[in-house]
Amino acid sequence: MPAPGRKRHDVMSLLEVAAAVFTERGYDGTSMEDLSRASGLSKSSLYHHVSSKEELLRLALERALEPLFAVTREPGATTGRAIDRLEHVVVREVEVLAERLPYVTLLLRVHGNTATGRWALRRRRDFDAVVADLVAAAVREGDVRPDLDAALVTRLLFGMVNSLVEWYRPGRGALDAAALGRDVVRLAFDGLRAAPAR
Amino acid sequence: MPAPGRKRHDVMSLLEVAAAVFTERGYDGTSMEDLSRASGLSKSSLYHHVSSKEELLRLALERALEPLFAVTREPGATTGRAIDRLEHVVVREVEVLAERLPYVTLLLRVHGNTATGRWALRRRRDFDAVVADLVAAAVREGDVRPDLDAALVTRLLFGMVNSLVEWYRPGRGALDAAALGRDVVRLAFDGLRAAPAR
DNA sequence: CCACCTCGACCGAACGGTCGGTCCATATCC
DNA sequence: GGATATGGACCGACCGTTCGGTCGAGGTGG
Repeated sequence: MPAPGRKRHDVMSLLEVAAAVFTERGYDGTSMEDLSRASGLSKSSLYHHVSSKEELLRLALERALEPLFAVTREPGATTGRAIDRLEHVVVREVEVLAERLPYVTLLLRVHGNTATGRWALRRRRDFDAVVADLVAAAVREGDVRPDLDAALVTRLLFGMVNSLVEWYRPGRGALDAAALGRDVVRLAFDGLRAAPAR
Repeated sequence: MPAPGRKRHDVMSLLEVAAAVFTERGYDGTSMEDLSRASGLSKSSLYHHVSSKEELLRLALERALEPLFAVTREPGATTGRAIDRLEHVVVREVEVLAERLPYVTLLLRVHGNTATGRWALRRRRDFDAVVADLVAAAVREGDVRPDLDAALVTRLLFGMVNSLVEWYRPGRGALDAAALGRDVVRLAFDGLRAAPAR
């Protein structure tokens, strides 16, 4: 077992800093000098840990994409009625989003500007397709209203979930991710209208 | 009436080009040379029409903010039951979003990187506050479910509506904005669950 | 125990290139 | 001919990246 390392900067801690700064100022709006200042390393030292600014982006995006795809492989997402699988994916996605907030935020804001950006957009489309299939199956099983287009429902549902990154900040006092996920499901599945008093 | 002018470029047409390119590559990721190429003007000629890249951003953001605030002043948004006012604002916002798509997209992606960006974020918060008041009033009037926090409902509702900019493209064959607005309201107000057969 | 060596972490300086923006001469309209 | 519109040449600042070299902890031989 290795003794407690004395290294003060590893790739992971650098990645945390980078994701935070990228999120705040945008990838294109962040210079390597910004990252240097935020990490306490000189600009040139950054290149001792990563080979380029774009690699930093790629690593950060992987930290978001990996757990998102993992959700789609969980038992709760692959067995049972489609609407229950859909609910599971939504709740778990909210949890991943909370746990990996800076990385998921970055993922949702990426453009097709660089090769890495285009790769991330492709992966996002793959993920969306999985969910779209789930919604379509739930419509066929009679659990999701058939009067709205399934693709539209998918997009709006995930627009709602993804918008969490714009304001959700975990921490003491904040709604925890599991409770938040339940609230999101309640609103999305049952609507905001008060139950009619009848 | 002016004769058919030979001027090929005015500020508005330049603004259209700029908004499109900004949306595609991001504001920071767009160089003035990119705008030069896209508009057919030389880089220096751009400065004959606008004083800076940032002014171009400001003008574009105004084209989004002005009609959005106008919606909140319409009679349908100021009289009647709160839930009906809320529905009116949602439907009209979808229409504005469709009509001013590139500008609204830009508004929703702005960071606090520049002074103009921070100004836009402030205006967005003002707009959100108006809607938050509407939701809170509808809760008090008993038309919106009281078991979810009104601020949460506001944020999720507008997260859903705003996500339209990520995929909606008007044009032949596409759902028109009014019909889309109605569908958004139906999903948000009544939920995606099929009505229980009883 | 200590002189020697290795090696990963780190930095200051500078590279070629691109950035937003300026200057001034020219072309085109009324 | 004067206001309007345009473009080529150019500027200083800053960009991402590279390079030569320093530093100090840990291993090794005597």
